[in-house]
Amino acid sequence: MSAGKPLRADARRNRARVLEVAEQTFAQRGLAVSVDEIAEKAGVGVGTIYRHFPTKDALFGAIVVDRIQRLVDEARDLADADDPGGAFFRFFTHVIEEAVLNKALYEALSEAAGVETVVGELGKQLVAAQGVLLARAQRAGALRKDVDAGDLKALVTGCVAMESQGMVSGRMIAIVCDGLRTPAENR
Amino acid sequence: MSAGKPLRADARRNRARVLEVAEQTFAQRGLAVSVDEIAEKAGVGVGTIYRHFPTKDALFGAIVVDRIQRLVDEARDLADADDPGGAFFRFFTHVIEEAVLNKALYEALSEAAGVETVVGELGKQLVAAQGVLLARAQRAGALRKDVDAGDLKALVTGCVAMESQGMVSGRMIAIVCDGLRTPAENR
DNA sequence: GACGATACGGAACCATGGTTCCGCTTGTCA
DNA sequence: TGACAAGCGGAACCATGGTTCCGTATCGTC
Repeated sequence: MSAGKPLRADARRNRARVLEVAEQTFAQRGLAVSVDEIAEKAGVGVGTIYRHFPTKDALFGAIVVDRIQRLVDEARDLADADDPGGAFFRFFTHVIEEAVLNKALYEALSEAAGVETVVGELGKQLVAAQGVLLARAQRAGALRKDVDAGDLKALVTGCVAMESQGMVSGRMIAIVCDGLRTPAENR
Repeated sequence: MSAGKPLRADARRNRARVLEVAEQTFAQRGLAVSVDEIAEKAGVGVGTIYRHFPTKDALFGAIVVDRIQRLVDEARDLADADDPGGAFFRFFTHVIEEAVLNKALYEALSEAAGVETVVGELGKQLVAAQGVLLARAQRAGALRKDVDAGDLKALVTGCVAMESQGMVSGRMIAIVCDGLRTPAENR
């Protein structure tokens, strides 16, 4: 995929600049930003963007994929941590915090407006890796048993929605985490 | 506001038909539906819609206001219920269920895409009425103390986002409710 | 039935935003 | 330095969707 021929120096420079600007801008305002705006901020013409990325969604995807990859890696690292419960909650919280700060990531995770294709295979990897942490935490008794990997996506989406409204950081996450812990009378 | 002169028979009929169709369609798909589509489904021309409602947002607002009014009324009714905790959770759950079934309502409550003006004064009334239930439940010890009226909006928004993803009804709400209850070691 | 006011339909208008195209510029390599 | 491929800018194109306009149809009244 990355084969082909080496890019010309100016092309490489422009591509990087576009990615940089797009990353910032998408993170702030999500898919709502226009290609024209990105082009202007990056100091290039729209044509240049379209030479490097066949479509707006492709550009968006290129950026998001990188972020998700990092999350997948992190989840895998935590998969054999000493404290399963702690590992789960730490990761869960981190994903949400990331998504709150990065609207692009949020839209990708919540699959808003036909973004699913963008995430694709990697999205499934994230769900799977998260699922491992989940299962371990449940086995350790740190988490209620009636939550599955699919629910996690919903929970993340919801927490992000909460956090981005109630500007006070972390309170909403804390409430949900409390709800997730195994209650005294187990379950 | 409702003064003016009485509408002609056909006008009254058309207005009702438009409201009916718009209510259904907005509920299903939110602001994403186009005025043209509503016109077609209602069997009228776009011009007719614009005679009755100066703008798309006004039509949207007319529908949403009615729903919110009903919620405000309900909250006020519950304000002197016997069981403050139960009243709070019943209302909280109901608002979410309504919003899940009604995308228009959800968008209005979460103030998506400049809808704030649509809700306006009534939105504040809802927040206030909800706040009364909240305070009573807290005083009764049924609810953690560190949640305020503003948070409720965030919580509702988040729960709706959760519920509409994790198709399994009510599980996400239950988790959040558990998180909201006063934990054993009070707080 | 006739006439004025009211309402209607829907083509036309305008703005926004993604995508394409092509004449010009620039990097690279001999 | 000359030549050619690679890359560039941005006007133009197209689709979508809100809003306006106006010639025509319908209602209500005399």
